[in-house]
Amino acid sequence: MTATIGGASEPQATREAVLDAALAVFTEHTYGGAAMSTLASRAGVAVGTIYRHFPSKEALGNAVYLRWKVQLAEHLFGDAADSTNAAGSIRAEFSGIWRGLLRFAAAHPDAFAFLELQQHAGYLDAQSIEVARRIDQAGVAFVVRGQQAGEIRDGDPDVLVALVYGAFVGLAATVRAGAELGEQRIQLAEDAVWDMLRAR
Amino acid sequence: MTATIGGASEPQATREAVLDAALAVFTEHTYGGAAMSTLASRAGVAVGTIYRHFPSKEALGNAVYLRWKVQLAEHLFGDAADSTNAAGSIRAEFSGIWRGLLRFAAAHPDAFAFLELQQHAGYLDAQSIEVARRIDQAGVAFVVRGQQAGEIRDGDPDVLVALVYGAFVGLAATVRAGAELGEQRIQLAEDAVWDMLRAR
Amino acid sequence: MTATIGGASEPQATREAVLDAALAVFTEHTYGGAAMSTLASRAGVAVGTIYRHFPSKEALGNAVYLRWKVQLAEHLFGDAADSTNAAGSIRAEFSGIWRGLLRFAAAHPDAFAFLELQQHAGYLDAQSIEVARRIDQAGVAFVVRGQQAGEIRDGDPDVLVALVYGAFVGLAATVRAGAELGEQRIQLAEDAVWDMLRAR
Amino acid sequence: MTATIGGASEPQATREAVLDAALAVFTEHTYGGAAMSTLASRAGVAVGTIYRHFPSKEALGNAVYLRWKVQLAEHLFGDAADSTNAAGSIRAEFSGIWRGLLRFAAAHPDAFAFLELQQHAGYLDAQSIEVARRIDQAGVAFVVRGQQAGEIRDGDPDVLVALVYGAFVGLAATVRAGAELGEQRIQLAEDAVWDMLRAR
DNA sequence: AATGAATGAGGATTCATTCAT
DNA sequence: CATGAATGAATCCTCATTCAT
Repeated sequence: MTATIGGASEPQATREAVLDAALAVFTEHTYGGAAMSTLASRAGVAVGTIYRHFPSKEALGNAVYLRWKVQLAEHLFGDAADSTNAAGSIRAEFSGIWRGLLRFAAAHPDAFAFLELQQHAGYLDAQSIEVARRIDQAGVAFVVRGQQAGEIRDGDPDVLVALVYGAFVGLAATVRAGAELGEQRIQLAEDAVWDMLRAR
Repeated sequence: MTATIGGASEPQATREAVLDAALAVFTEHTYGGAAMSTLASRAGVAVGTIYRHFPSKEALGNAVYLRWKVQLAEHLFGDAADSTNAAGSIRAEFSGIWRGLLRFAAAHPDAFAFLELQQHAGYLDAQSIEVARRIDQAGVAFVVRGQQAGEIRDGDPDVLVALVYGAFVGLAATVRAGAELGEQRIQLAEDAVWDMLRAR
Repeated sequence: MTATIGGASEPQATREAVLDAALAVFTEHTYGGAAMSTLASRAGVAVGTIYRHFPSKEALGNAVYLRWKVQLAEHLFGDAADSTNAAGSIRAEFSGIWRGLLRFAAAHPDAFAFLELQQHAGYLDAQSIEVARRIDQAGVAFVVRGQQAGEIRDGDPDVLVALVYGAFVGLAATVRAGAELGEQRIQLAEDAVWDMLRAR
Repeated sequence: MTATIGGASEPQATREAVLDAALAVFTEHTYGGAAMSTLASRAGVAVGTIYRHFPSKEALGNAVYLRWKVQLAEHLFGDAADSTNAAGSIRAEFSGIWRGLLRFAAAHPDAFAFLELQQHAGYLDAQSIEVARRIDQAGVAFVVRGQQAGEIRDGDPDVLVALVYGAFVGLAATVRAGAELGEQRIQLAEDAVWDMLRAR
């Protein structure tokens, strides 16, 4: 059931299996609607096994949230920022971030849906909330930089970040609902959102 | 408990009380997290009474969803469209829609939050989904009209509608999270979103 | 299932049935060893029904404890004290108390076993502990009165009460274990315990 | 983890550690309320290790019970009987037994509390019950001897033993509940209990 | 012998729904 | 029409026991 390498049991393999199953089941059924037993059988382990790795359903929910929120952050502001920043222009940086979002949402549609399309309010702990806030701040920092460079329109950066990120979530929701997203639509969305952001 | 007029009990008063309580409790606790008993005591009726008016929790959830989704539609495309359409310009019409959203979200924050909480998937019935689709189509129709008039950028109208509505939801979320929205920020958001939409 | 009188359902009947079943099952299996489901089927109700009357197993445990501890107190210091007190002598009063214990333990062997032969420490709340303490104090008060009258030996009344009550519990345990208690043995025990108590 | 002597691991050391931990944890949490894992970590061994030494929790419970019940018996009727019996008088023998009880309860308060916690019924096996019975019989034998010597009151010895042992348990309970037991109170108790026992 | 991850039956509790009054 | 006590399946979590290493 758990992966083994060279005959020795991989210690974290079960934990990973549970985290993966949790993402899938939470996304499909909602955190609140997912039964631990469903989750266990999806992970191929017994219920009790989950509780060896996570003290409670809430802790598991936070672990899943954190794991993917951190990955999303790395996708957006990690290498994307590095390589593109070098290029210099705010527009290019925006493109890096936007495409990073897109890549992340395409590569991990369940994870993105779980992160953005659910009401986590009920069970997220301080650490999870803190990480979410930090990602938001990175977005705000980018907007401020763009404003100082005269390339992003003036006005409350929080509002602009909310509009941009909201637009992306809206787009992702249509994809999840079945829409196909070819290169043309991708370009359309990026251009449109950039026009929402850029200084006239 | 239920309102009476002239001494005779208003038959629909109980139904209204239940719908109001349901909106409040669903928004506060999530549809799945709301117990019928909580809802009943909030409405000031007995649990059994709810079942005289709605055959099931699911039916009640759909009734609440429908009631407000329809109101939202009327806000957006009812009188707003009438009066503003007359004025003619697409930009003015957009402003009417956007301000309509804003007014609705300000007047009924619980209702808007409830409508956008993305965990309806589980229980919405065909009729509810149909109404939601129809609102979306009205948005698409507006975009198409704008494109034909050369005032809205070309490209898949579904994508544009998703971006605009998503942006609004993102904005509303910050308000719900505690942000103040003065006239300046409102104008900023409207201008920005219009720039996302309009033909260059 | 629940008793009815004249066609109207007795409101407290279910509660009583649950309390009775709880006493029986707790005594037989220990508070900790008793499953709520066992208890429910013994009471002839569904599990959920128990929770309409008691918020938790702990609350139910305390309710049973209190109900019988109070009855025991009334048995010991209520009418027994009244009628016997009149007779005046400390010895007669002791007899009243001792016979009260005996009568209670004979009439409600389960209740006595539950009260005295189990470790309640884990779940008793403040009120329950207070009632237990008050009964003990009544015992102490009796001993002090006897000492002032010169009929009970001097020394810490708490120690004497502990010895007497402990002796009774020991006796009750043998009965519970199967011993028969004829009038002869009853008299023997009373005389012996009085000799433990009385001033030489 | 387990004690070693001269570099070789003492085979019984683990077993002893488990028995000690079991006494402590059973007394603190109740047999039923004690988890094997709690017990294991208190003993400083792995759960699986306990099962190398005891086939089941029940077996462990019986082992603890037996170990201490036997020690108690030795305390009461071993050397106490030897040395004191020689002295001859029943009163002196009683004093030996009573002081033996006192010494045992003072030296091993956990063990005494564990032995008297009346929820053993569920898991004690035939051997444990037999040992308990044999101690009781030793008490009965003492009483019979005293009756034959005319120094202990007539009547069913079982009743007298139950009263005496019960009185002691009651006394020990107050100590466990926090009462201090100076020499004065000790003497008071011994005198009182002997007066309960002795022929008038 | 020792380890501790895994197991899964069992326990306390919740809650949508029914129905006798 | 309204009531709310009763129901019992379903939920989260615990824990004695096993077994591969």
